[in-house]
Order: sequence, then C-alpha cells, then structure tokens
Amino acid sequence: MTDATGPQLLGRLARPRLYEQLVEQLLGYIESAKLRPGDLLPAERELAERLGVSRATLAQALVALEVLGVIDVQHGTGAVLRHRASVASVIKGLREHRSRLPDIVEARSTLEVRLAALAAERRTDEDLTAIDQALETMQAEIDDGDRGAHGDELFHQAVTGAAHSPVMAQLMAFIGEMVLETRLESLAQPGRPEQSLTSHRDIAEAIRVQDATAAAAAMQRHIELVSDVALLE
Amino acid sequence: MTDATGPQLLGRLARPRLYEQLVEQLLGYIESAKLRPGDLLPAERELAERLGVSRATLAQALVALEVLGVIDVQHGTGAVLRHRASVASVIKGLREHRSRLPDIVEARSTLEVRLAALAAERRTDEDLTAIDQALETMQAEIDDGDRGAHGDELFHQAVTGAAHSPVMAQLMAFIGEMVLETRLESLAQPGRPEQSLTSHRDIAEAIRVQDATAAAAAMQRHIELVSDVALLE
DNA sequence: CTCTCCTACAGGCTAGGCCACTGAACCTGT
DNA sequence: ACAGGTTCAGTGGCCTAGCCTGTAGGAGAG
Repeated sequence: MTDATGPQLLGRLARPRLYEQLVEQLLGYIESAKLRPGDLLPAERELAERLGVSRATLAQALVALEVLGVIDVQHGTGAVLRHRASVASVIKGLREHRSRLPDIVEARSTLEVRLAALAAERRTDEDLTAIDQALETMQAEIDDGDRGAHGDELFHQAVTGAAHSPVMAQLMAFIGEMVLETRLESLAQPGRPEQSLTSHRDIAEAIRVQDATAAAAAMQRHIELVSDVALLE
Repeated sequence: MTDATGPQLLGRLARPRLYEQLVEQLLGYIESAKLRPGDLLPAERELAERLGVSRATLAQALVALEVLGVIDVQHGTGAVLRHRASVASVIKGLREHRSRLPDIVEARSTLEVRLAALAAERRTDEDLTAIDQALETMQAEIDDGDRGAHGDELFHQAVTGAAHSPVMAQLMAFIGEMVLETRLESLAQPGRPEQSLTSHRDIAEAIRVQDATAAAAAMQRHIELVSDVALLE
C-alpha cells in the first residue's frame, strides 16, 4: 500500500511478499465461497494457475495459513479448512487495519495481572534470581541515564517465565508482536523510570513471598501507572 | 509425540513435514548459538546446504518462523531475529507437547473472566439478544438429547463479542480450537449440559444487569465447573 | 575527504520434474 | 454375492536450476 502511494517517513518501507498477498486472497476466497470446516480448498496446481503464481510460492502461503491455524494440509488429500470463515475473517481484519492501542493495553493487563499471581504461586528460586537480575539491570540502566527499557523487558519476561504457563506466554508473545507493529514508542518522561522501577520492586517482593493476591494487585497498579501516560512499559 | 512412541489408536497419524522439522532445528540453533534480537541468520543457500534441504523447503520454514514472529526476513539483507531465544524456546516447547489441557484451561479462564466483566460493562442490546439466542439454542439442543455444544460455542462467542475488545477476541480465536476441545469433553458427561446451561444463565443475567463483578465471578465458577471434569479426564 | 557507482551476495520467485500418499474404481478368488 | 487385493488418477512433498530484484560495502572519481 504505502509502497505504491509514496515513501514512508520512518522505518524501512514495507516489503511486499507475494505469499502474504496470497494469504489475504485465500482468506477472502474462503469467506466469499462460504467454505465450512472440513471443506477442501482447490488443488495446489489449480490454485497456483488461477492466482498466477508458482506452486512453490503458493506452498509458502499454505504454510502460513497452516501456522495461523486456518487450514490443515493433508498429503494426498488436500488442504482442509479447520475453522469457520468468521475466524478467518477476524484474522484477516486484524492484519489489515492493526488493532488499537487501548485494546492491546487491555489485553496485556489482563494477562499480566494473572501471570503475576501465578508467578507468586509457582516461582522457583531460579525464577526469582532472574527477576532480581532484571531489576539490577534496570537499576543500572537508569543510573546511566537510560530509561531502562531493556531491564524492563527482562523483568516482564522473567515474571512471565516464572508463571510457568506456556499458553499464556505465547499469548504475551503475540501481544508483543502487535505492540511492535503499531510502532509504539514509549515516551521517556522524567521520573517515570524510577516510578516504574519502584513498582517493579513491589511486584518482585510479592512474588518472593509467594503472595498471589498482592502480586496481582501490584501488577495492576504498575500497569495503571504506566498506561497512564506512556501507555506501555 | 505418539508418532514416535507407537501407532495412534484413533485419528490419522502425524504427517511429518520437512519444514516443521526445520523450524524445530532452527529454533534450537537460535537458542544454542545464543543469537540476540537483531542478529542475522546464516544465508539461505548456506542454511539449505547445511541442513540438507532445498532452498524452496527452507523458504517454507522461514515463512513459518516469520508468521510465528520469530524472525523478520528482509530482501537483500537476510533473516533477522526479532525476539530473544527464550521466547523462541517457549514457542518450541509449546509446539512439542502440543496444547496441554491445564495450560489451556488456565489461559481460557483468564481471558474469559475478564471478557465477562467487560461484556457486563459494554454490552449493547444487540449483544444481549445474541446471548439470549445462544442460550435458547443450547436449551433446544439439550432438550433434543444433544450435548448442546453448538449453543455453548455460540454463547461464548456472544459474550466475547459483547466485550468489544478486538485484541482479546483475537487471543480467544488463537486458542479457540483447543478451547472447543475442552468444552466438548466436559459436556459429554451426563448431567453436565444442564449444569453448564444453568451457569450460562447466571453469566447472562449478570451481563444483563451490567454487574461486572458478578459476571466475572459467574464466569469463574462456570470455568471451574467445566475444567473440573476435563481435568479428571 | 566525500560522493558516486559498481558489484558480490542476499532473498524472491518461477519452471518443471519426480516421488509418496490417498481413495475409489476395479478386478479376482472364494 | 462378497471380501480381499490391485490399479490408477489425482493430490501434496520436495528437489534442481535458474533468473530476477534489493542491499550494502568497497573501489574509484572528484
């Protein structure tokens, strides 16, 4: 899109990949053809010809759809639909116009509050060490005049890890991706890093003494503080 | 998993795809080589040769990693790492022992409890109508001796919609299939459908009167009821 | 010293081929 | 008539070989 209308001001310009366009088209096709779960997509050779691409490229698009959970490709049979079209359209819509920031913050806070509570219940001594190290890193960065973004990231990752919940960890990774894509830049407000570090310490302390309720509450306060101005981080 | 230990009793046996193995190997490589975000993976031609596969197949694996958010492939430059190895390893672990039930229930409850509360705050009259219709559908299905799985799914979708949070809806879709499996299992128990319907009515009532706290609590109870059976296995 | 341009090397995509798997139509012996 | 194998057309899986475009750093001109 932007690559056709004009140059982008920031960041490297969008690199259009054929397989991405194919994913869009296929999602659109699934929706418009009203395919139901279990239905078969047209054969690879036919699809490739109809779309005007090689089988190799189409195969990439099918891999992408498979990873997204939309289809399930079976050797000798074909590509079968796994979800109803509505789900596919949700994914499509999400990729087209990126999600709003408040929504992201909302989802993130939901997950992180729970992760903090779980971390308090399940943390091992190793988890605690990682959390403490993250705090030290952040402290060192702030002392250097930095805003401590790296240490902050480490902290949240350490807490996520301490919760020992792979599925929720993956959801967090997913959100992290959205945040990156929306080109969110946290604002470096004077005093903010110190406040953030302090609330981090509160969270860490609750996790240390394994108080799930306190950990959840501390994380909630932290997110409210942070989303107040900077919205994230 | 089972495909390595012995034959599966039900369902079609796992169909090993080369690109999937490559994803595993590459994740392992990223971790063992201690690559940091921003680092470049070896060139495609070199990787393909080292792994003993064609560039076309390697390209599929790279597409998969890109969709997973692990790397970012840039034309003319190479494949750059987007996340630290720990995140990659989490994804790897998740793909290995696919979807463990307790984790799924955990993630689901976290999201749905919050969704119920948001639904209570934000529901429109249309949302409420959809919720009531889902309840009627489920009631009709149960009266017919069915498990009411369809109505159950409709209900949760309606609540999710009423929360008006696209990102969390997306996250629900992300784990949607696993949730569906969980739901089907629990509803198979005698007497369960009625209990489930009753707790659905509680949730719907709280949303109707826009009591967020009550909605969250009702959803929490509902999920505990459901996961109770599912976890007994 | 700076700037331009060249070029080696990166990924993107195509074409065409062969192999393995699936399922249904079709034999064949009972 | 039937249950059992067998055949075969169609499907995806993967490979080789090649040419294209984009990137970035160094050589050379100014």
